[in-house]
Amino acid sequence: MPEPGGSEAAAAPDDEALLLRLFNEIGIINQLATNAFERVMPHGLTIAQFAILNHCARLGDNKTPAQLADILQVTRGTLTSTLGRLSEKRFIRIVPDEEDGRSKRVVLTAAGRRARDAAIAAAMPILSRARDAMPRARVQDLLPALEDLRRWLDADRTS
Amino acid sequence: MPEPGGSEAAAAPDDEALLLRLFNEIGIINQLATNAFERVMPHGLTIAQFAILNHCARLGDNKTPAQLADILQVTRGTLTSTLGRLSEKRFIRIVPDEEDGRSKRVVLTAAGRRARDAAIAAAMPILSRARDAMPRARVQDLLPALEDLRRWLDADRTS
DNA sequence: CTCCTCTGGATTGATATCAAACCATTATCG
DNA sequence: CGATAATGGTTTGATATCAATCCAGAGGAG
Repeated sequence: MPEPGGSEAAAAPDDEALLLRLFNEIGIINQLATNAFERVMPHGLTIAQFAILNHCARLGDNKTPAQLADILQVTRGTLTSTLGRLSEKRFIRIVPDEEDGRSKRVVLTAAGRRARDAAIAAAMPILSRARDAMPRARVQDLLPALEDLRRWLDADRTS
Repeated sequence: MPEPGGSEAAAAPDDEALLLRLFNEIGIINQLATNAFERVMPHGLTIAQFAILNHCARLGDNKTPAQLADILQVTRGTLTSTLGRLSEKRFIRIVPDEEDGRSKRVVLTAAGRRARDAAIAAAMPILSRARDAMPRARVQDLLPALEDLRRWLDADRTS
């Protein structure tokens, strides 16, 4: 998703133009990174699919689709689709929620956990190479600012 | 496109885990920002469509689709599709290249230029609000590092 | 000049994404 | 209790994106 601005800013007050460049860079980085990771992922996993497996493996499964959609910042419709694909691959199981007839629960299978581990292993070479361009100290400088920006966007979205 | 990692890192050497978080943040920011911009764009313009109009307006039109695809970092197939939509909206015209029978040229129309200006005007309120979370100085700190990362990803991609 | 290759575009099929509309179930309120 | 509202999931239709494939025109090697 290439973001606004060919690579420079537009006819706008200086501060806004700078922000436009920021969003532009972020868009290009996201596109390049997504592509780089998906090309090495096992089982044809996409980043969206991996994100679900990784969340379940690290922070616990047995969540409802609605909870996962909130966490991953996608609509429920989007999640329905991706969960369906993971289910076909037998990486998760979707079981009805006993307490709430509307709801379901997402359960990680053993194969799903293995796929997630394999995906992380496959991504390692990219990350190791990336360290040359982005040494630890630099990432630590970047992260807090980006987290602030993300939080602001998230808050501004709903307001 | 939510990026790797629920929001934390994975079972990996520390530096790689940090980088994973970086890509994760960037993915979420991109998703939120794309959404925020597209909701206010006039004429149902998408970011991809705006990027083409903006490039033509700022850096000159009359380029071939192949050149634009390289500049915008998308495949030619993707560009074919988006150019088709812009053409339907009468924001560009696609004319045959006189010198090369295979090639075409993308020309910005007057309506296209107006749509691009209107899109920038529509994005201004978002950018102005964003300045609160991201003051000028902070953006200036971020940009060089992100540009480095983008350049590295671009170089690593082709190698 | 003729073949063979390269390059420019278009097409196809898959995935992700959103908004909007939809149905089922639960929760709330009068 | 019964009607209304809120919530959980799904579906549909649009767009963007990629890889792979395909065709047509241009360029080079004999």
